Amino acid sequence: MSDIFKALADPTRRKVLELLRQRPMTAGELAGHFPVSRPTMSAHFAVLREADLIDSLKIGTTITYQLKLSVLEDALLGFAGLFGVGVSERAVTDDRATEQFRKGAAE
Amino acid sequence: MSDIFKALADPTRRKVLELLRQRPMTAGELAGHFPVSRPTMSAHFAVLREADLIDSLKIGTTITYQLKLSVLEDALLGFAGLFGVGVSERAVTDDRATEQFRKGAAE
DNA sequence: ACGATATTTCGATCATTAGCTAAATATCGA
DNA sequence: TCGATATTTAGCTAATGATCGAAATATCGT
Repeated sequence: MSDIFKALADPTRRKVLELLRQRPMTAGELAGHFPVSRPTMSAHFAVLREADLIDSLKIGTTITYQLKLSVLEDALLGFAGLFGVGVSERAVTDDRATEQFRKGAAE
Repeated sequence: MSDIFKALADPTRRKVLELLRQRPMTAGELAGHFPVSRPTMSAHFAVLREADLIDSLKIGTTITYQLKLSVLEDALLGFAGLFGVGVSERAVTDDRATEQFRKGAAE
């Protein structure tokens, strides 16, 4: 739980998650959105992975990251629930990129 | 936004908020629940106040803290909303302690 | 086998944070 | 006014975190 909130405490990491909400993206693609070095972005990815908020899939030299939405949902749901704030999941259907991501992971 | 998630990243502070969900409590009463020094707890209160998650009311030598539930709600709602996770507030009615807190604050 | 590309790991620096003890502040009751 | 009580502020240390440049690793294409 602390791991997740710590991950969310950094604006760069929150923005990464928002970008990944749209579709899986490679490390380089994500890094292009921020004014920090690649090693710094790599460290942010590591924190997100450690919190189990993203999955990674390596194909060739590139690494594609995907948001683990259910983990984020469960954390927010669980915590909000402690305070009597009702949280209802909304069905989130896979998009094409997600399909391809899973296909890639199965290879 | 970062302030709130940073505040939530510490387990002691999350527990303080959970305790305050029940009713307002004094600094000493809250501190009694944790195995750390008073000054350390005072620092935690300062972080929560800075994040606007609690209100403080001083009466005599004691300081009573109260959860600002709406601020916590808005943060969770707002953030979850970015990810298509529906969050619905549940009516939270004031309890007697909260009433008294507000009465005190008006003096 | 080599050079180019994508990403991470290493090693260092600087800022922030959690924790402590001791001291300061403020208020109350005698 | 004095002593006790509640809480914070001050000053310190140790641990953590964000950041960087340089180097390492892995893979691809030629």
